[in-house]
Amino acid sequence: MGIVRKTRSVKALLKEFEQNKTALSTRELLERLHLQMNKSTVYRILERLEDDGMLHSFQGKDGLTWYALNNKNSYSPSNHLSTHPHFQCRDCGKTECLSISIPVPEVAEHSIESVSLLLVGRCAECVG
Amino acid sequence: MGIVRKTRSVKALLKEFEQNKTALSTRELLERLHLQMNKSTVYRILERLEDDGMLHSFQGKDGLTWYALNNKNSYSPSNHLSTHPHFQCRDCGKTECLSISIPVPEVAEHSIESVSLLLVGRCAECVG
DNA sequence: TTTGTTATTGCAACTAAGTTGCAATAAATT
DNA sequence: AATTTATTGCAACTTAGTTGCAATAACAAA
Repeated sequence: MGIVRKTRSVKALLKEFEQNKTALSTRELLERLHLQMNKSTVYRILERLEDDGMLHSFQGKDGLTWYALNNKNSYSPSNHLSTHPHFQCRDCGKTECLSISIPVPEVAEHSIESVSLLLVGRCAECVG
Repeated sequence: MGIVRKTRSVKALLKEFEQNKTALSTRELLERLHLQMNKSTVYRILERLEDDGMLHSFQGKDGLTWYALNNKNSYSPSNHLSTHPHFQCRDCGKTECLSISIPVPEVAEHSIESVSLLLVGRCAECVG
């Protein structure tokens, strides 16, 4: 059912995303917020914000879960076929959403419902 | 440096892959092999077989790590740009390597070194 | 502005994946 | 058969994420 109440914790968590504009890992979020709220709270809010269509999540290269804001136009709960790819830097770990769209391959005998594409490489800063 | 010795455990683990021909999750492997070897051994052998170019790994939809045999021709250690996509059934969880090749998108200011693409949907059996 | 309802939170205990140090074991080479 | 050293078992650990429950705090209604 998603977010119902705008609690202090919900606001603090959303503020992190608005200030950063990139994807944030649960690890990063827990480090930043552990003084302000309990870790179960962080996980539970992330889950609700995702149900609500405010955030989307994906798995990074080392199995950590990352979250990022959905852009307003694609803001349709439940039916969101979050097809956009993500990039993660192999050196600094920075992770971002890419605004390019990728063609979803057809596979015989399979119905494809979602696609997750992670590009790993080096970001502008780490290429140097 | 990869596998050096063909131990009983290495053989048992490779046999699992040869009998199955699909990808196997670490969870599945541990369940099947825990009577024959210790879990650290499973993890360590998987790591060595991957270094050696015999297996490749990828993250499934729920963050579990999956392994699959490399096909012999693409069997080049270290430089293997494992570009092929994987499919995981949302219902039964079965996971497989797809032999289709996907175009690697260019991203300005980023050097892309590897791509992981996971398609989630329903396999032939679960579509029914 | 107080009161009542119930969503949300904190807490502590738990699960599960994966890692590590070290002593014991077993491939492979002589 | 003896030697070397990669590999294994074990136990203890780390870390991500979950859960049940009692306490708390949004928020709507009075």
